Amino acid sequence: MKIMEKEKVSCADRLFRAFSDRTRLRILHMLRGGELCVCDLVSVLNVPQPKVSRHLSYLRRCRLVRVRKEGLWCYYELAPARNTVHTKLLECLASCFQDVPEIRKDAVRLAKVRKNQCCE
Amino acid sequence: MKIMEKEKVSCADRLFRAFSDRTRLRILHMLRGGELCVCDLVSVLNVPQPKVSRHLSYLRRCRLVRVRKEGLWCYYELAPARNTVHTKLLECLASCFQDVPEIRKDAVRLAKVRKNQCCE
DNA sequence: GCAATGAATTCGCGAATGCGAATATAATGT
DNA sequence: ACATTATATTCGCATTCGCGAATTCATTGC
Repeated sequence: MKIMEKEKVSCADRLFRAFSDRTRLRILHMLRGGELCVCDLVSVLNVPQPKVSRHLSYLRRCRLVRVRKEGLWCYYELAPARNTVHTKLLECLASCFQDVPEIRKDAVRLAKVRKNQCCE
Repeated sequence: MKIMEKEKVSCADRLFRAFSDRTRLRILHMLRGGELCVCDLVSVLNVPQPKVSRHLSYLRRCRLVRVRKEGLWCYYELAPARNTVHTKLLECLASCFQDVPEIRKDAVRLAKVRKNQCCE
């Protein structure tokens, strides 16, 4: 019972913490437009692949994203909100970072990638 | 210029991180009902005073709270939102934690404290 | 000046975090 | 079987975090 209380709050804790990293914010923001494979994330973010994978692992653990495997590729997408905090954070993602230059640039690069279908 | 980009995002980072700690969430939630002095926070949270002060210091640094000094007492209150992320987080505070047992209990204890005026 | 009270800071520690570099795993094509 | 490609994990390290314990600072009243 004590543990459940702790769980309940610390679950929110983890979501907030997940949002408290620049790379993860960039990833989450990119996924708003639909699923992406890791190599697309890597090429748009322009950071080492293991770094991206590590952050994706973090996001998976707190269930902010889901994976779909298909052949060699792993496609990540935003997970549907499971509670009020999660919902609010997704709203935040949708409305709070449009004017951040770094994120805007990601969007531009991403548009090109999406136009070419998957990672090529 | 590069620095400003970093600033802009990392500012949001800090807000999310501020929300990623249980004690800080409890404090922020308590302050929704209006300003409180440190000793009231200490008595309701039932944690050591230095711990509360440390978290208040953190919240001050990222400008989530403001202080008013009056004699021996320091009264803390929520700072007005300065941007969209801040606004969303305050909304979250208002709507997401009502059903967390720990926070609910804080509210009960806090009601008693508020009834007795300030910290006595 | 001095004691008392409210609040902030310092110190030392263990745990968590983020990173680059290297390596491992898994699926595919030949 | 083997090379290739996409992704994940491990390792070692520096940094940050949160904590309790002790101390310091600031204001008030005597």
